[in-house]
Amino acid sequence: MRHMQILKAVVEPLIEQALAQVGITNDHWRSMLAPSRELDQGDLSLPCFPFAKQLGKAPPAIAEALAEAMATHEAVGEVNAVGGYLNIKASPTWLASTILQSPQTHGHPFGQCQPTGRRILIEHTSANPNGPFHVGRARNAILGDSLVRLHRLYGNEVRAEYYVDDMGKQVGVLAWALKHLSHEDVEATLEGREALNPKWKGKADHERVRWYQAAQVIRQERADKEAIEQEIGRMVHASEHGDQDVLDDFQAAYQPVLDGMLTTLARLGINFDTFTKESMFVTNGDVSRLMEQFRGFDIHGTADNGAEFLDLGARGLKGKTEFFFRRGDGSSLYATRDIAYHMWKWQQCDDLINVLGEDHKLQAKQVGMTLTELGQKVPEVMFYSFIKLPEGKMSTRKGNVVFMDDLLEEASEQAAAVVGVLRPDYEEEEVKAIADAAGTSAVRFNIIKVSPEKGFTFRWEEALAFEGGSAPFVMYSHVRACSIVRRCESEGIDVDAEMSKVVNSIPTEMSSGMVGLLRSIAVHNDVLAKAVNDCRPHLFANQLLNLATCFNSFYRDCMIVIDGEVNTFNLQVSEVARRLMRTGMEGLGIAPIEHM
RNA sequence: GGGCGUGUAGCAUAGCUGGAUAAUGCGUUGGCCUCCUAAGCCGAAGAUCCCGGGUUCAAAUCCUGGUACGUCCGCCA
Repeated sequence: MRHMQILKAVVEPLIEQALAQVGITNDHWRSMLAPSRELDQGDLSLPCFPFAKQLGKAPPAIAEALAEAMATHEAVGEVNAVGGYLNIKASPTWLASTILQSPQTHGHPFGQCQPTGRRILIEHTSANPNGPFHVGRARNAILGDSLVRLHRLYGNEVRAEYYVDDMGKQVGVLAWALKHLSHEDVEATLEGREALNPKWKGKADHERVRWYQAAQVIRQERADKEAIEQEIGRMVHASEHGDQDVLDDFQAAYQPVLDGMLTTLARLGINFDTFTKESMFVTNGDVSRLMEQFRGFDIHGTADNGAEFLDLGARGLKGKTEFFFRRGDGSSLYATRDIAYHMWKWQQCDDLINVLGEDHKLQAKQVGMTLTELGQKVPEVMFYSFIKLPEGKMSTRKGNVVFMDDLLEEASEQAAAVVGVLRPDYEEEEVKAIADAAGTSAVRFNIIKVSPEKGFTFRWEEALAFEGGSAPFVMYSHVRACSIVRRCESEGIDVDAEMSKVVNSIPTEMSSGMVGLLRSIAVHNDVLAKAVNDCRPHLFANQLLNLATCFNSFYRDCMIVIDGEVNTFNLQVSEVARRLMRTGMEGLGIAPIEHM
């Protein structure tokens, strides 16, 4: 259902003919034919300024001449020339009948594109399992999951993957703390800091992070800190050489934390298909084989202490060009394992997408260049800028964090307060269900709707905004569409039967609400395609907002049931919009509830 | 110091493969519920698109030089 492309395909030959009549035969104009800015200007516009020179005529005159020369077509409603622009307006009747006759209007996976057969592996989040999810980490998870959902909506076969960092210092510290510190030790060390929120008692990510935090303090302050550092160092070293006992200890330490984090993510509708442990590439020998292979490269180098690197300067990398892949003691580095991981991932998909914070840009560049060196493809990466607090950067260490669990609680509570005022007659249980859906969706949408590279400052009042350009706004439009269906049913109207009717008397005069909605429906899947192919979910968020806004105007202008009589045309358009809203909401992880 | 990113009404953003009067939400402000949910709709006010230079018939958009902020420049992960 990509109607704007259909329109363009219809209009292009007409324009080509008209241009030929006027005396233009080259092809440059094709890229200039673009969607118009304003609805009253038309749907497609062609600026005529570039033709002025070669024709020796003023642009407005050329536009006039083109408008004259344009052949008529059922898809083209109106052609006019305004100030050097040739404006072409689609016939609303044509638009409506194309939309309603589209196979997807009647088929089941409505609003969904055809399966493409492409297998995409999207790796996102992959946060270190050492503490609860905070909103600083949330952008990765929310953007990544939206990408997963949008790719599925588009028809791709997607696997959502979490790379578990199960070795190295962070987990090492956690494991050490859990082994050596008692509950009392921890509380004594953290005295004066914010206590564990009683609400999260029993949730391992919240409980165990206190051990981690206490260890961080002790590593700085305690008298035997050197001995501690040595012990942690030994464990980390063992893990990096694939010592299975140590890795098992580590897993026992982090797994409950990871499970707690995943519980939080699940509340936001974020789930993963597969988890891959970093240590796998050490224990299965991939990493050592890889390091051997690097030795044969002409850009390979060795430092004084035996550490090894690739000199990527020879491949055009600027700045510090030595990319170390092996320490002096022979162990591998994070990036080395990451390369082994990528080679493994490439065996399982057609396209690879990683979601990474902007701090990983250099790292990703190095990994990408090394993959090229290995004859591998380079993954596509979506980078995002960090979420910070008005007071500055979020840091678990400093304690200025907003935990996702707390944010979601707050979101539910505030949403419940709103629902309580707006719907005083609802049962408590009903209010809670609506508030949960609205709250978590609002938090997600608030993050999705801005472009990832933009810096983001977390503000409660924005995260919990329930009107205007928010998730509840979209949800509300969808609910209205649902209530139309309910209304039809209560009037004894068979909606399925109405939907399968062929409307042969599409009105020639339509309200602005109707035309606006048809236009929004027409571009919907074009925007989806762009959002997916360019890795920019916010484009689709904006489209969904636009669709909801247009639906609200349509709702004002077009009654569907009057005195028990149904207007079949209006109902069909409403249903198309409703299902597009529903699938679109699912594509962004907004709860498509039918009542609120 | 070098690389990358960002700078658009009071606030938060969209627009960045050049095209018309710079779009949206919040906030401010005026209207709309005998009618499918007013979490809505219709209107008003509000902009030196960070600054300078350049390319072009045309620049928020491209080039260049500044500037402010973020981020990276471990044999950490």
